[in-house]
Amino acid sequence: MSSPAETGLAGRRRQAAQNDQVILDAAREVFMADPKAPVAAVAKRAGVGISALYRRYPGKEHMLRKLCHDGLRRYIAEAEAALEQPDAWTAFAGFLDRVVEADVHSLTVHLAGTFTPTPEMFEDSQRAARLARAVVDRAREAGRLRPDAVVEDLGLVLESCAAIRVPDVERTRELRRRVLAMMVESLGHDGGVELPGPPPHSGDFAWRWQPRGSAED
Amino acid sequence: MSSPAETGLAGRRRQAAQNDQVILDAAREVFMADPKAPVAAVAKRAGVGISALYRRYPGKEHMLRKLCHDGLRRYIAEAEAALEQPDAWTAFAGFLDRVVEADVHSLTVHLAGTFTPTPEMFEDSQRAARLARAVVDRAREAGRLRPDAVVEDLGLVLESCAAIRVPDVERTRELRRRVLAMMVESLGHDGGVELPGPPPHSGDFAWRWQPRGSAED
DNA sequence: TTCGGAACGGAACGCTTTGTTCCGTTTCAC
DNA sequence: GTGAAACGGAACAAAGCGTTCCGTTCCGAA
Repeated sequence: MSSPAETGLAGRRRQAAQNDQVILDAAREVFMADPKAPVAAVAKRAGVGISALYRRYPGKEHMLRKLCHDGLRRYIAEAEAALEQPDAWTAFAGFLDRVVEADVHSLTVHLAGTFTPTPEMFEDSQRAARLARAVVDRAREAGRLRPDAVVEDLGLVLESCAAIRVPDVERTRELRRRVLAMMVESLGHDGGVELPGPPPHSGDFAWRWQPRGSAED
Repeated sequence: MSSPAETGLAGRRRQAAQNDQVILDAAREVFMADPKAPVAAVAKRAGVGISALYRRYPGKEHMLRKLCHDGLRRYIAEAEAALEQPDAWTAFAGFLDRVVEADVHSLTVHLAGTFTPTPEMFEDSQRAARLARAVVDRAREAGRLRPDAVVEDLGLVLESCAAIRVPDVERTRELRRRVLAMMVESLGHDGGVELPGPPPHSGDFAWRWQPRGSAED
């Protein structure tokens, strides 16, 4: 418990502390690729037995909750970091870059519905929305964001990038960067025609956090 | 068989002919929403029993194959129609519009891997790739497409649009139009910075048509 | 060296889901 | 009136999965 990675633990106790991280990483990789992956897949990826997982988490749902919450916190951290940036547009674009890079979207949105969220997660999600709005507003007020773009367009952008997935991880990163570049360019360039349709609103994405989403993956 | 919808069939025979279409539509809707949906869900959506499905298709895999092949044919038809268009850029943008509108991408790519493709489908997929290249090349030669865009960027665009999905069908259409507008604008506007990373190549998407894709949804 | 227990691997269990089959029933054409 | 096409849906068997449980290994204190 008490910072076991730092203290010079040896032997079995140390390996257990290492496994904490190994298992967490494996869970992230596996569940990011397929939110409905079996628990056994995580154990296999981590190179451990199933009992090593159940020693650390009461059940599958707790693992998913933890991963999702971690992703949400990462999102918040990146947004806060962006608000520290002096240049509004660099902050905006960089924020999206880092969120896409960390694949936070898969960690949060795609895992939603596979577990019942905690009140704390709900608060954090609201906090995240508030911060994102601040990042977007700042870019708009700086005159760098096209006027017809709204905060919820971030959801569209992130969803689009998260959809890009090929077997090779590094290749996936490159292709996502390309897609993100296209959309950011469009969001920044205020020329051409207006973006079509009613812009997205928060309700468009709220359904993911409903208690029971049935047939969706 | 012999054009039963045209001949004035009545009674049971006629209802059966109607059910052909009803079942096909239901299957498309259900499997587009979730490629791994159970067969019973299709029957329920169509308002028929399970036996009505198995009378028409030898098994689930045949349904998926038919839906996928239909989508591929639709793609080919839209590409051919685009090549008839006099204006190269209108053809390019309109092609993407219609392919996204018909949700062909979900019908083909997202269903791939859930069945073993036939040789005929392989040929058609090559034909589709050839036609898409023609549409893109024409737009580029007309000077309307940014030079650093490649044919395979279509895959990125379609994947991005297909990823947008909310419970309401019409809303999904609107939001996809918005995303598509962003990306098309970026593809058409040759200003700003160059698109990052090595551009996608055909191999990046070929894996979907491999015999056995394991952990993916 | 001994020994208690922490950590672990993985088989086993029970439950759910799902593709497919089968049978009794309805309905039309002849 | 009768045979067959079409159908609805229960029934069945196989597979997948979360969770538990038991025997084993190995560290660390005595």
